[in-house]
Amino acid sequence: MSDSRDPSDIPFPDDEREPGSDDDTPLPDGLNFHRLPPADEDLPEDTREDIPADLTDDRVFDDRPISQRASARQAPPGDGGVNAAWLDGLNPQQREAVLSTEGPLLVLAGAGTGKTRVLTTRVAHILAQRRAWPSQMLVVTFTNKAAREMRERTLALIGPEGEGLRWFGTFHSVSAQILRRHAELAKLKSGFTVLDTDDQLRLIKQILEAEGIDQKRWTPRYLASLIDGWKNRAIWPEKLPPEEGRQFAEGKGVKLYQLYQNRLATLNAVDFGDLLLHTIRIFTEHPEVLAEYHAKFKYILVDEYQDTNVAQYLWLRLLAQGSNNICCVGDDDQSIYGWRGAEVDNILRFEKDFPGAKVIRLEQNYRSTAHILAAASHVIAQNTSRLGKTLRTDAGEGDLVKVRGVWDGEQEARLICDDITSWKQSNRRYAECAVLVRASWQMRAFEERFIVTGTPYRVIGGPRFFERQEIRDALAYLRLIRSEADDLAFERVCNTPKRGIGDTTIQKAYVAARELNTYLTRATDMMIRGDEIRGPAKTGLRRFLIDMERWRTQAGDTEHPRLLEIILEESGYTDMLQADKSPQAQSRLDNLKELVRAMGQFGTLNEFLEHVELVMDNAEGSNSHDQVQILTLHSAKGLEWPMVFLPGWEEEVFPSRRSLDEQGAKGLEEERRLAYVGITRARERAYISFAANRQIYGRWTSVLPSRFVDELPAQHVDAVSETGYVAPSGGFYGSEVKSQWDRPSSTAAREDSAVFDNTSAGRASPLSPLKGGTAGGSGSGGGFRGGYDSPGWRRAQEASATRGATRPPDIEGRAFRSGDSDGRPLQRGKTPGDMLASSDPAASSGLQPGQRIFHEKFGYGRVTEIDGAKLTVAFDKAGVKKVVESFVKRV
DNA sequence: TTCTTCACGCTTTTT
DNA sequence: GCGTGAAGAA
Repeated sequence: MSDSRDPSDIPFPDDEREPGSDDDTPLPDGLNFHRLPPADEDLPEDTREDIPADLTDDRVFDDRPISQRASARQAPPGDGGVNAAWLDGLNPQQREAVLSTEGPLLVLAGAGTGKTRVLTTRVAHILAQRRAWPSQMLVVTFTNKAAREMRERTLALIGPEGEGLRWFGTFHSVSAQILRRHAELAKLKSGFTVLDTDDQLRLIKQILEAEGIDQKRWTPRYLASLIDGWKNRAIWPEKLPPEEGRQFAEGKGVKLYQLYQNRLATLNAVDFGDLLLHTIRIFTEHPEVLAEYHAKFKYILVDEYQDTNVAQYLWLRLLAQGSNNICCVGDDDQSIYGWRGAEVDNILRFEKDFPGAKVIRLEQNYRSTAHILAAASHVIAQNTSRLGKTLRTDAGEGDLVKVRGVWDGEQEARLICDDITSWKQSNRRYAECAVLVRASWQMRAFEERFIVTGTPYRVIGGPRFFERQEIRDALAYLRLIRSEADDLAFERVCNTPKRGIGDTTIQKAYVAARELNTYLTRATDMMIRGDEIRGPAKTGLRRFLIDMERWRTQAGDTEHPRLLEIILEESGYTDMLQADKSPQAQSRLDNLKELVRAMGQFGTLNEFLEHVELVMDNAEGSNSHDQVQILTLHSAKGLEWPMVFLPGWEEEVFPSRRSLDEQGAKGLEEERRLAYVGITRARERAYISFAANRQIYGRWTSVLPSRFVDELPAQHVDAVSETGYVAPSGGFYGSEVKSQWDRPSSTAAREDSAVFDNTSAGRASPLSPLKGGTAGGSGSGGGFRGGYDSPGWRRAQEASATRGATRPPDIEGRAFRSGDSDGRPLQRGKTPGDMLASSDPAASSGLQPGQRIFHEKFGYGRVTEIDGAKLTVAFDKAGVKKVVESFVKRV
């Protein structure tokens, strides 16, 4: 049995020989597998010393703990044929997708059609059939999370034998693995650093500064996004079309791009885009290297193919030229990352790109009820550039998709929160509910409401663990210990905590470093020996260099988690945070503790840093709590909930105005796909809502319902309006409105009442858009951003005109009303500012003077005075008294 | 060097 | 309306 070892335990490239090579001992099932190659010279010393002498030679190549080795050496499950148990639960299309192992294959997997199941079963099937060793499978995804989950699910099918699935990761992590092996071909050393966005930005800033470019007119961020875009399209500086370069600083774009690349090279660093770019270049310029990988990868599987950019496409195509066994799984209708370079075209063109490709559609949906699926399908059907699918479900009709017109974001949040409360009261869980927003500013209204009502919630997304300031600072210290030449790390921490080293000193250091052709650590060392600098800067710098040197020495004989603790202690970083009384400081300290703990899981400091540079994972994983989830539509992809809320379906919010302005029709289609993604997240219930007025960037803005509301199919929708206004055309304005409010007889009566009274008859007939409110410009708070002559406003006017609609009631309309829909009396005010008072925490949460509160920014305090929307609060921190309008939480 | 003041611009997010 | 980031003042 020892011959059935998976060669994947042996470091590449020695494991590329395939099953069936002629010099092999026959296996029990008659297939030929090759013998192991001789001992590998490249293996790190410590791994070898680890091996007990009595083990047979095959274990020499296994660097896993001994406990895991025995199981890994068993033969794969299955008999080389088809594992019936795996296939039993699959529908015919899924089965075909699993079994069509040879040649290019595109699996068009609609939302909720069991895409991951097909992918994992396919991998397991190929392994069980012994068509390839685990190490000969290349499986690429976009996120580390997806890779991890998919790997786990595959292992659950095939067992520990699949542990050799080493080429199972993101485009970037696989590229990094490849690039480390051939770094010299890209003029890099194999220990190169991978810069993240922040480093990238600082580098660009330095270059702009050096080139004397006005950074107000030409922001580093803009150049970074251009460079990113070029890299997404696999364009090197020398290949950059001149007109592209002209987009930045009067034609200096190309030069700056080149300078940036040069700078990366001298730093022995790459950015994320480079990982793919260098790999592609190596493949094209060194056919022998590409051939190695051709021989290696028998099967290639790609997840979320619709999200690939040009570089990723080229990368895949180069690799797929070998075996031609490439299987891409994706859904053109869920391509929502165009703005970061994804090309829907890649998936639309698949059959052309890979001649002889087979296309299999997965159309059986296992997630949503019929109404939900129908609504989503109807909306997405309005897109023109799509391959087209017809989703089916056996889940039954279920509830209609509920569409709600509301007055403003505050009411929207309140109604949604009420729905969630009754859901919870009917013995369901908070965690089964999700609020999906287009932009993160929309989250605030929900958080405020959830805090007031005590509804547990969790915001998903936000700054990731490794991108937080304190974590990046700590990592910079460690990077500087690893390599004293890491100038970016040096600059980041030399004055954190404050050591009196300011911009001037840093500038001097850079000049000196350039003159001496060395890095900052050495340049500053020279400087403090001379008298170019003096005073606090000199003392601070000297202290910093001495500290660094000491830690570097200690690094040799200290456990690396302990080393970080020492650094944080001795540098004064911990003291700095402890002295900081702001509420974030405590969580920063906690994060650092978490970092120290996480480091313990890695053998060496280097290992840890390598991991961190690529795997920027969100370290918060507390799924155990029963909490409502708040997240953006983008981060909702791949997830699902029984109850899904889709608020803010208003023109210019969703579809996003910028998307339309910048991308036109293409942008609109992408926004519509986002709508499709949103609706299809729901298993049982979907609630869509749009407001008449919304506060955007602190300004009251009159908004129109999203065109996507109009596109919803009437027969699958239950439309209710709190405002007396329902989307004026198409959709549920059509003939067969399946809503209890479709009673033409009462239309006339409501024409007058609806605007001012939404308590009883405030639900309009979808057949008859209501008059009322005032046309556009009359309201003080009305108007689109940019005024009534802005493109946005004109567009909205045109849209209204085509749809024969009147404007929704203005904010004034509401001010005259006597009561709100849920019985809470309105404030007397007439202006939006006064309206704000009604949603103000002081009013709605019943705060009293003397009450203890917690403020997001200022921390704990005590209310001293309440005046309308304004709270005067004495904060514990240094006894500051502040007038607070933004949200406070009662303690 | 650090504190204050004004201007700007403001999706979506991974690696 | 708010936070960031760059320029000016102490």
